[in-house]
Amino acid sequence: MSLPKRTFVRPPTAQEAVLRELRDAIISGAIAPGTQLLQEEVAEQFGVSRVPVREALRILEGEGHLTHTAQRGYYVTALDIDDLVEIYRLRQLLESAAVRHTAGRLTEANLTVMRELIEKIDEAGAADDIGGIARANRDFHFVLIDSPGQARLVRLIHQLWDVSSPYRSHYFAGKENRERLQKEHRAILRAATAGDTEKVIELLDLHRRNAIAELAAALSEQPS
Amino acid sequence: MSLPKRTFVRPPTAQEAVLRELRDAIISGAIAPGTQLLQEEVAEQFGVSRVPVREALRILEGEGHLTHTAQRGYYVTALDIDDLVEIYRLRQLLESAAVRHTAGRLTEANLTVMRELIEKIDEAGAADDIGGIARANRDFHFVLIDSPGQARLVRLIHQLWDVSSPYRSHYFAGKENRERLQKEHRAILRAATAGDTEKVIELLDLHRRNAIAELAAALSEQPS
DNA sequence: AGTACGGACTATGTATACATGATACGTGAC
DNA sequence: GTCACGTATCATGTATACATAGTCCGTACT
Repeated sequence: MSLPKRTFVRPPTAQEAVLRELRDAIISGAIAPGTQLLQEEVAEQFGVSRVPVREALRILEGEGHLTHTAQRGYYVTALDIDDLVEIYRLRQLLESAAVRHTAGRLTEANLTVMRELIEKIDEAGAADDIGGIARANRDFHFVLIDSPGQARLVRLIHQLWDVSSPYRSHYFAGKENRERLQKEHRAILRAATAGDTEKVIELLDLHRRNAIAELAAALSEQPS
Repeated sequence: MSLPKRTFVRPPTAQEAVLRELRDAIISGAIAPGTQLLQEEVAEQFGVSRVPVREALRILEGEGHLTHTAQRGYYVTALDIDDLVEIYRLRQLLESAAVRHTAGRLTEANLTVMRELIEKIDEAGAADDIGGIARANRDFHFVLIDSPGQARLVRLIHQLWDVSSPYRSHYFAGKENRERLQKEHRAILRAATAGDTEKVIELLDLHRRNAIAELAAALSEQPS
């Protein structure tokens, strides 16, 4: 049983397919916050009936991506500044704990991956590939966060990243933002390489504060 | 428009009704962890079709109460010791932050409520009303946790309480446990009344450590 | 005897059809 | 002209019916 290794994802259940696609669309910002999702439209778009669509919508609601009112429908969750601030505060709390648990166990391989991801961000930036930046950036951070024995914690952090993701994309669009971002990433990598966990945490705090400051500024300009 | 005030909860949508009932049953431990839930059985039990049942199940899955595998069905989530330890660790992290935000703003009314809830626990204890203890205990703690401006944080903490709830019930069954619990509650109330936030947090940490130690002991006896 | 194949059964997944509740617009009365 | 009521329309909520995947058990073959 050794076929050529290939990532083979057979079309899962229809719910799951719809779920993935919709989640991607929301996280990437392709569907703007505040948009109403009509079950029938979504169903037609994916060529399935409304039943699997409804279940996917429920899951997305649970994840915080959608807001639902009975008999009123689903809307892509729109966040205000206060929400974003709370999310970043929670991230600070949870990520600090996660990093404190993980950073001591970083392998040489982990560090190499981080180095490569920094380059990937540069490349994606040069190509103006916002989605690519977002993915590489996320991967970079989760090298520091993800470690066995704290699956729940990691999952919570993932969700916080997800719900704030559509707003973060704006951040990556600005060239000055990207430059500062990368400068900070390199500093974080240096501290991680040196094994200075508390320094890493401190730099991450700064990293987040800079980001939320930008987000707040951007959001107050066009209060949707 | 002033009819006699009555808590009028008209039967909401079927999904929601099923959702509430099932969630209660799981949280209270009426449905044991590990149990498989068959869609048809649940549907029949509530007198609805499988469609609203499926949606309720999906939501419960998102909340962590159920575990789902495609084509295999839903099972009430069973936790092992490691899970419980992680949950309590997360509670410590999140509740400390929440209390730090709330404790300074406690009103006289809040303190009175806490005092009454301690008595309520005593009464429920005398009547061997485990469910009553659980509810009053939970309310007591959330007086210290719930305050405006941190809705997300509070929601996360609620979920952590919920998923570990069926296991906590065992804890309330032991008389020695209840006595220690109340002693700790009174100490917490005293510190809160004195306005000593850090002391409150410290006592809560101890409170949790005692609980998880008992839970771990109980769980290792009958590893399900 | 052990294993492998195949078929029947069961529960889940999906589609279609119907019911119900909500919103919007128009009409009438004050 | 404004407000209130009623009705039409549409999206959501629910039920029934069908399709499909997974499991279990029996049989046949090695």
